[in-house]
Amino acid sequence: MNYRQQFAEEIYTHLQGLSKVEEINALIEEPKYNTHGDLAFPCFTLAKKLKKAPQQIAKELSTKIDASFLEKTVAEGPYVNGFLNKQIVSKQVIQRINTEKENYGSSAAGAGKKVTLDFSSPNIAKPFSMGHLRSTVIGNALANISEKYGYKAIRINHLGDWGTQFGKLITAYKQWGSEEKVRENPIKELFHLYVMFHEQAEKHPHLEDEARFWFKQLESGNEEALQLWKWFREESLKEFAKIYELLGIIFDSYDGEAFYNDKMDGIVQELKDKDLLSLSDGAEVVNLAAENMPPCLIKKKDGATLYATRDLAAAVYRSRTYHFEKSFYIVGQEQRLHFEQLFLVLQKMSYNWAASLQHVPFGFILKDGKKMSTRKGKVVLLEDVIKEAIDLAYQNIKTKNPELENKEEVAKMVGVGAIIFHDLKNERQNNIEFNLDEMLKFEGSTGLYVQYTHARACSILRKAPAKNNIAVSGLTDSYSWTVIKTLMDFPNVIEKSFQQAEPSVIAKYVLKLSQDFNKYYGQIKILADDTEQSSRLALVKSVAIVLKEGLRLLGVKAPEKL
RNA sequence: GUCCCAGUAGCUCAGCUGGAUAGAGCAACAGCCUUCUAAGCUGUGGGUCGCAGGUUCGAAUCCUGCCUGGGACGCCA
Repeated sequence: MNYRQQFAEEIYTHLQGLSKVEEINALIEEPKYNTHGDLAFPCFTLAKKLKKAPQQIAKELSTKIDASFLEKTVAEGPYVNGFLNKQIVSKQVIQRINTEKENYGSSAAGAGKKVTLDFSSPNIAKPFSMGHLRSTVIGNALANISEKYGYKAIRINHLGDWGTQFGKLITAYKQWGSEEKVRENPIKELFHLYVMFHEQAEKHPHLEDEARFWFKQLESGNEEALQLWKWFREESLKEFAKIYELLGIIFDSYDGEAFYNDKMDGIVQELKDKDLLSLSDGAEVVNLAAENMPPCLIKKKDGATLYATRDLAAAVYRSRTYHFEKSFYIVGQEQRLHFEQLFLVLQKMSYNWAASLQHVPFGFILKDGKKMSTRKGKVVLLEDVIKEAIDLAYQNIKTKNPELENKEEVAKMVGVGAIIFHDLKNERQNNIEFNLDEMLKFEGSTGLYVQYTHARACSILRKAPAKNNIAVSGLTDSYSWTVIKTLMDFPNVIEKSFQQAEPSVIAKYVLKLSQDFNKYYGQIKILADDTEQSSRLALVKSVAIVLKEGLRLLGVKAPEKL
């Protein structure tokens, strides 16, 4: 089924050991234009070895090559272009997908090994913003992709439930808060207090000291502080649960920063024992000057810990608990330096697994070209956006398909899918300008386009005659061939997206497959009653399987009717 | 000031481990529903690949410098 490899081997047999099979394989490319065939071998590098013109080499090679999976081989300038046998290849591809079904594209590469993924990780007492959405959907997709690649994925929601922010919150609550208001609308009121703190702290700097005091109290187990913290945390978690329910995301662990509270002394002690700590302006740091990096702050001058300390404790704990092969941190690119420091410190602590940690950074969601600031209260709430998307999807369904039975359910799949897909379709490093209209578009390169295509395929399959499965004979027209070639690519796409920790690779793939299929659909009468009907239906079935599976990996549902 | 990321069609982006003629979607214009879901399809127009050098048979892709935008650079996370 790996025709590229077969092509490489075929070429190899005619080169008398001039080049290794792997080297040939690496050179083989897919021609840009389909008039150039399906596989191309450029002869430039051979030209040097043979001291012959590449055009001449291509000519000679093309006449020698002869394999059943190839229809013909043509020399085109310095290239040897191979044309696959459409009949044989399409039959194999269609049969394989219909046999393997949703397991098509799965790999055993990660079998028996674990990956941990740290993602979503919202801050308690702050609303779930658009910024957290990115970490959440990218992380979830990467977890699915890891599983597709054979790994066991462990999804960790490293809640921001500890830190100086709670000192600020407690300070603000004691100053201006009321229990009643918080009970009524927890997140909103807590966030209001948080924003208010920052406003007031600009005028009254002593508030910052008070916040530090309260966080210190919290860390040393002050009962009043602890009670407030617990309450804030519970209320926030209830709100987050709604979002995850809407997005259809589950976690294996909600162990956040507070969970590591009792593991901090151990880490600090360990750093001391390994002689890595030094004092600097009253704070305890790991000096990284030798690595050309600013020092990593471990303890503040008041003795309270910092997030680097907690991340160190978390990494060690996860390594011991899960014995991961790889550990991903899906966190914004602004924390790049932090993770470089973190990984370096772990290396200095002589943990050999430090090399398997990987920061997966992503770009910002910008507002008017600038980063959104939580502290100033400038956030767009994810829940509002999702609700708007679902509502808009519902309106569309009502006008476009009033007959549809389960409109609410489908509207949810479409609305949520639109938001997830919009986030995942571009490279994660890119910054995104927040634009609701853009997110809620239901035409062009969108999640809905893919869902629609899938529903179309399903619709045809429903209308297919209930004949017993007649043997698939393969298809040779150019429209099917384009679809077949894209279908063939799916396993490579999975691998690429895993290797690059890049869900957009899959998003782009399902768009391409949808596009190919829609062109096919527009040209070929699939249900025509002729000898190739069963082959066409098997092709449609293959497309439906792969689209659904591709969307599933991204975290998007694929309704059968739209 | 140092470091990181980005700059490709009017807009949003692919293409970047070097390869043949730089591609999609949106927007604009012109078409296609008595025939499988028109949320679709077909066609037209639209490009100094930020700028300048360099490496190479060959550069949007690699290297250097510069310009522009965003971000990070010790007691926030």
